Amino acid sequence: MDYKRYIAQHIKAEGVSEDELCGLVTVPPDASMGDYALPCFKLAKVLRKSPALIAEAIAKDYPLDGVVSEAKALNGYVNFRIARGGLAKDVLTRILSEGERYGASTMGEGKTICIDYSSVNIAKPFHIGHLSTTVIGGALYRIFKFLGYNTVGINHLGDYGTQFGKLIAAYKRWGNKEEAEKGGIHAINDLYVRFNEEADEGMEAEAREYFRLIESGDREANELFDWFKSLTLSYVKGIYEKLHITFDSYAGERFYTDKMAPVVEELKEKGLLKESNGAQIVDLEPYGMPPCLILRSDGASLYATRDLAAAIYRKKTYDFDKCLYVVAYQQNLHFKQVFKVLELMGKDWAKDLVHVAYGMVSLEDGAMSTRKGKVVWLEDVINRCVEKAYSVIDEKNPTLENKKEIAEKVGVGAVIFSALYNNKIKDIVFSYDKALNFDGETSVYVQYTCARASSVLAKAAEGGYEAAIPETYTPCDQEFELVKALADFPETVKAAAERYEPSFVARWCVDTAQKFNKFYFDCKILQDEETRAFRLALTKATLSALSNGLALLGIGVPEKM
RNA sequence: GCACUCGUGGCGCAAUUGGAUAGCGUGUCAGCCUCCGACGCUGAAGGUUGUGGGUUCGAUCCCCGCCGGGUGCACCA
Repeated sequence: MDYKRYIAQHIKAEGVSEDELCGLVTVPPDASMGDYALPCFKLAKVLRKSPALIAEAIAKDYPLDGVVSEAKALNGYVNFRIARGGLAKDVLTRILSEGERYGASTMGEGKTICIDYSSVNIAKPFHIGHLSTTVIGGALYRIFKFLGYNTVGINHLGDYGTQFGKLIAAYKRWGNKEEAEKGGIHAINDLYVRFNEEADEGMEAEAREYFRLIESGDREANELFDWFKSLTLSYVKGIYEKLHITFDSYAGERFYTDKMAPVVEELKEKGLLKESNGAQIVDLEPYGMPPCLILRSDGASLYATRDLAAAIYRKKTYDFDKCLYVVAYQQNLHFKQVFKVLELMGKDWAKDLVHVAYGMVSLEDGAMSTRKGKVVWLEDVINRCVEKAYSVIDEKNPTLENKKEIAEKVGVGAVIFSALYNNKIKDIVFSYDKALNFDGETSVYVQYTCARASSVLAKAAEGGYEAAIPETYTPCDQEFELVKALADFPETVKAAAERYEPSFVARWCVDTAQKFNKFYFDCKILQDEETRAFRLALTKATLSALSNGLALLGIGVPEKM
């Protein structure tokens, strides 16, 4: 039940619509005040009375029933108390019957949303800086799917540019097949790094020539490139499997090679293209932005050109209602320019393009630099977190079966969670100290809470105790706080989607786990006969809802750990 | 220089987009395992929300100035 709506429906206030009232209803800062509250300050203008008087009047006239048990005026607010038993019964019934679908919705039915995320570069290993786009994008993908949207995950591969000329030049100079196959993508990246260190004029020219050869369809150059590409894809596939990331399309930059000319033509037709210093640009001066470069003075296309072609292609192919670009805020200006150019081209759907910007990752001693070897590889982070998880489990629970499998869930979960817990715009300073610390507000805490709940449920099963929702039951404070947290989940998921913030879901998980642990300590679940069935139902519902929350983030829930 | 962005207890972060007494984690100190899993729980200390104005019944949130950090600003992606 939507309690805000219910309360709004029953408030008597002349000249104020139900929708307005519903929008005003909030949750008080402290549960001791009430469960919901209506601030009356905005009503003062319409009703021409002081907020305090309005609150008094509304509280007095509010029809109490089995749903709302109290309405009290305080400091210009009306505080409402929900009948605990009713809410608890409502929420638990819903969670236990909906199970994995609790929190899901059909609000997105018939709508398509494209999400461009992760977008790896060919021949570049994953480093810690690639984690955010991958797991934020992956979480948004699942969240929107959960809300009923048709979601299209796109890995916009970085597979175009003179860098691949350099790569081939480096490989031809120093590389060989055996080493590359043995060393994989890291060996290939080493060649590229070396090339950048040692390159002189001649080598640069060589690289440009190789890139030209790729472009002109030269067989050897393309075979090498394709080989690098397949090595990269099989490498990232391993990482994606660990992180539970999937894509529906791997159409990268190269895919748009033959789709840019029509875009340039269209820009020309619409009179948007201008020559400037030999290059073709779209002037964005009237919008306070630097020009958007479309063609270099040598006629070659640019990053923006391909993004224009990609957006148009995606609209044509998927007819999206929204298209998200999960890319670091470094590229704020780039996306603003591209979106503006599309708008100037008369694409009314340009408003549906959203740059989901997130913060950057640096190391304690400054920015990462692949060239200087100052880089933290993602697989190393994952491996170390999994090892740490294993050693903790081995120490605290040595007889546990499937220790490896569980350590994997815990360690990988910690890596994912670290990138999803804070608002995405925040910069992150990576350190192994923090990454390997599983205490406090972490996925490990949430998983531990789940394992604890599972354990109680297992014990109950042994004793033949059943979970049930009694007809009448008045939850105590701890039980009720937990119930309210559980009730918040569907709204939390929606808010996360609306604001493209997976952290809302992550924080909900921690908050709910905290409430469960308080409940767990203060209320013995199995002890008393009168409370046992309800408490088991509450435990079961918590485990179920937390599992849904973590699943949206791509994190698994072990039964034991 | 211009644009965007961030600034909240020692440290890392929240605050339902303008609401009530600014919350949580970590760290420090003090407690809690003959009692459902101590990767946990309870308590204490710790704040002029960078700073100065403004708008408002009300500002961590909105506007302006200043200070500090980050990012970006034409042929890389």
